[in-house]
Amino acid sequence: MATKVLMVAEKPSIALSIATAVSGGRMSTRRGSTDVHEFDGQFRGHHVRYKVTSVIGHVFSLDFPSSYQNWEVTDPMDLFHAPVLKSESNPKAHIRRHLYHEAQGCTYLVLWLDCDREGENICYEVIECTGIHETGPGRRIYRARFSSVTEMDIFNAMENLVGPNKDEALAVDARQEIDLKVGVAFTRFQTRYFQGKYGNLDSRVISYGPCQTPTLGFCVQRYLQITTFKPEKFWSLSPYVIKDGYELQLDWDRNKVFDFNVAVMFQKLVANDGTLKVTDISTKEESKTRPCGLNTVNMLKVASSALGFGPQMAMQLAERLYTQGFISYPRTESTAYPSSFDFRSALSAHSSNPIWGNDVQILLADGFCKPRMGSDAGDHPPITPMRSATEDMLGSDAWRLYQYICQHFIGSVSPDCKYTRTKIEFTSGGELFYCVGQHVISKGFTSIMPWMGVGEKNLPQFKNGEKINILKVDLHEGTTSPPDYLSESELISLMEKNGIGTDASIPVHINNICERNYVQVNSGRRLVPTALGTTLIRGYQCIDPDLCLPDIRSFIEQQITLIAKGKADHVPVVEHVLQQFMEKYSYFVKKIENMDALFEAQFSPLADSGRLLSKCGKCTRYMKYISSQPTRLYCITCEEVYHLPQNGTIKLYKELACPLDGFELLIFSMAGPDGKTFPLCPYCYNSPPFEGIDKLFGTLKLGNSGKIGKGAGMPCFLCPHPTCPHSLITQGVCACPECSGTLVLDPVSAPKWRLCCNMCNCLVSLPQGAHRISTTGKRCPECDSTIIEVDFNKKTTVLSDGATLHEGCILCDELLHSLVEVKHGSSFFRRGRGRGRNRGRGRHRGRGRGGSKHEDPKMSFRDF
DNA sequence: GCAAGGTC
Repeated sequence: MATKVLMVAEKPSIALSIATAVSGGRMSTRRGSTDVHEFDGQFRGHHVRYKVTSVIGHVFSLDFPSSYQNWEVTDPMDLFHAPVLKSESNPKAHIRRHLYHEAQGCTYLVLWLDCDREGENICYEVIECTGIHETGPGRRIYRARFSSVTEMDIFNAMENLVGPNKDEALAVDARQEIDLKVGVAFTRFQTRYFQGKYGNLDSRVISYGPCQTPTLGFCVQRYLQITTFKPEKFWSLSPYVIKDGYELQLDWDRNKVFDFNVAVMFQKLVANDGTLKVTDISTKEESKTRPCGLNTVNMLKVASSALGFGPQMAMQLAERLYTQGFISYPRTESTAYPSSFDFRSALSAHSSNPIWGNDVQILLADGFCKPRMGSDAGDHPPITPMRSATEDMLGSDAWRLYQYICQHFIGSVSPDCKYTRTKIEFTSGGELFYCVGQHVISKGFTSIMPWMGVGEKNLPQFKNGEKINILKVDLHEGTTSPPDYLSESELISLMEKNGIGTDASIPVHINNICERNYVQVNSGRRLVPTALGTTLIRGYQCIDPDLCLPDIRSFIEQQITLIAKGKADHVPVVEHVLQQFMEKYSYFVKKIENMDALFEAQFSPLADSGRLLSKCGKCTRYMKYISSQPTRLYCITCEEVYHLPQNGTIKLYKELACPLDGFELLIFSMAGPDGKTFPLCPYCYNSPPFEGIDKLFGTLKLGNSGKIGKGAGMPCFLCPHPTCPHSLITQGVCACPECSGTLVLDPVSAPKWRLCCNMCNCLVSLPQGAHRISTTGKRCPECDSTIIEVDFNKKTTVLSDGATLHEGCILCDELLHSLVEVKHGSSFFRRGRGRGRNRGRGRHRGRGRGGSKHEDPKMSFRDF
């Protein structure tokens, strides 16, 4: 059997390019989580079978274990010392399983991840998934180093394989741990503190992050410049002359003065002189240079300032253009093309374009230039159009972005713009004046990028030494004005300059500070901080200004660079950095009242917000419903906040109280036309009814993205698990097998699941260890009892008799019978646990077990 | 409900 080589790229498209280049296009493709391309070839002198596949970015992401996930229970300070876990970023894609499977039987692993630190880190994620170790018998792991996915680069990389760089990978591990711990600790503390006090912050979460907070800092800094700006009056002199029939206004060499009397003095001097003498005429040929290649950040800046697209939107459009094959990869730092880049064919693709085809043909005929020298970050080539397109092929928005990318590319290979600049200098009354004229010699790239064009300005003919009569001398009065709010494009520049975020993450950070209600995007895409945004930054400034300065990011970068360069070990660096942030955190917590004073001046206390909605189970008074983000309940008497599910509406639920704690039940309707509704108890929603609920059911995650409702089936809000038997109760469809009463959960039985009938008090055990329990809405045809559906995890599916249980009637199904146990006289109501209006409803009405199908004492309940 | 970084 031939030796096998597994090659793994960072994304499917690169795997395809590599496979195409190495196989010469002769390969077969298997579709999977990510495609696998297979072919035969030579590898280091051996005949081998190649398999080329890819990941989709990072395979794993870092998080805290579930025991640290409860905000109410975990002290954020503990997070700094908490263990961290790597788990699959997108479990549904099964990348780990895919890599493991494909690596079976492979002797060699070649890693084709992007050549940056993140790529190096993904190398080790891939190695871990494959299970291939250098120590294994004769197995080898290689790293391909390439800066573009051209055929030549791929062959070069294949010829010069090296090993992966563990230090660089560890630097990324360090960054992940630091960002996670610092961000989450500060965020949880701030959120709980301020949301527990104020009712109109209008933000789901008061987040902190080493990238997002300095980003907000830039916006607030400009805002403060504007609000603290003191306008000043100034004056400036403008002499007018008439030459060759043209009236010409001259500029003053002093530009402006801030003293009225001084300005009047200069005006008199010039007026008294009455003439201007030409002292110098200079004409120089100038050129405006063509642009270099387009990178992501520059594209985003133009998209924001000229096209009016926010960074998030611009990236979405660019990604679509990329996946449809119209442009090259849109996430790149480089503005320099690789030396091998084929400009002629890239340009030729546009020679028949209806709009710029002519310009392209002229360039191809007269000779084009290489773009101005840019910088090569070693990642991807600049953003380049790959195919010609027209507006109807793309749709208006994508077209405008595509058009700019094409204009930029064609401009970058066009000649520079040449023009002459003439400056004429004058003197009068001892003061200097001048005027400037411009004449374009050749438009060059500005004919395809007209907004960059040099304006034509003609001057009359003057002679050196010539004296001209002054028509009049105006004294203009003006007032200095504050700068405008920070434009999104300026913010992108600042972030890039200060190393905040990457080409891919800059749009995310900007989006975050908008979504969290820290800034608003105004007309002209200018970012105006909200009261919340300014109060936060002013708060950091008065407790610890470091927290919102861009240096906080560069400090982390600089520390982890020590790891990347092999100058320090991973563990002590992480410990050292975390130690410093821990000290900052505890100082921040200690001084939070300084920040709170600013909040107090700006926001309303919870007690003054919202409207009365439902009764508290502790003090039996009405609690307030706070309708601004995040919606929550506040009990004024107990001074307690109860979180609620978001993005929906909340109403009282039939004035029923929770049998567990007496809090009035609510009904939550998810947003949207066909939003589902769920009852919930505010107390249980915040404190799971008993400990160990997560152990019983595994991690408490709702839905795909952690959001309620998405793919989560039928969540129950009495406890955080989406499919706990609570849902059986609140839907009121699960009838007691004994008396047709409604079954409710018996908390005394915890951690075992049992249902308790509210009429007869009998207890019904449910199968333990079930993966999912839910009602089907169906009724048993024989006994009319509710049919419940019980799913077991694959591993625990098989019962002792070898059968697999999926669906069964609570009364008739034989398999389910063996799991059901009915007990009498053990209601939690009588043990004093029930409160509120349900108390007393627990009267004993059971008919006993005589005649019941559940009499068989052997029919005892089984744990799985 | 939380960070920042990949990519879809």
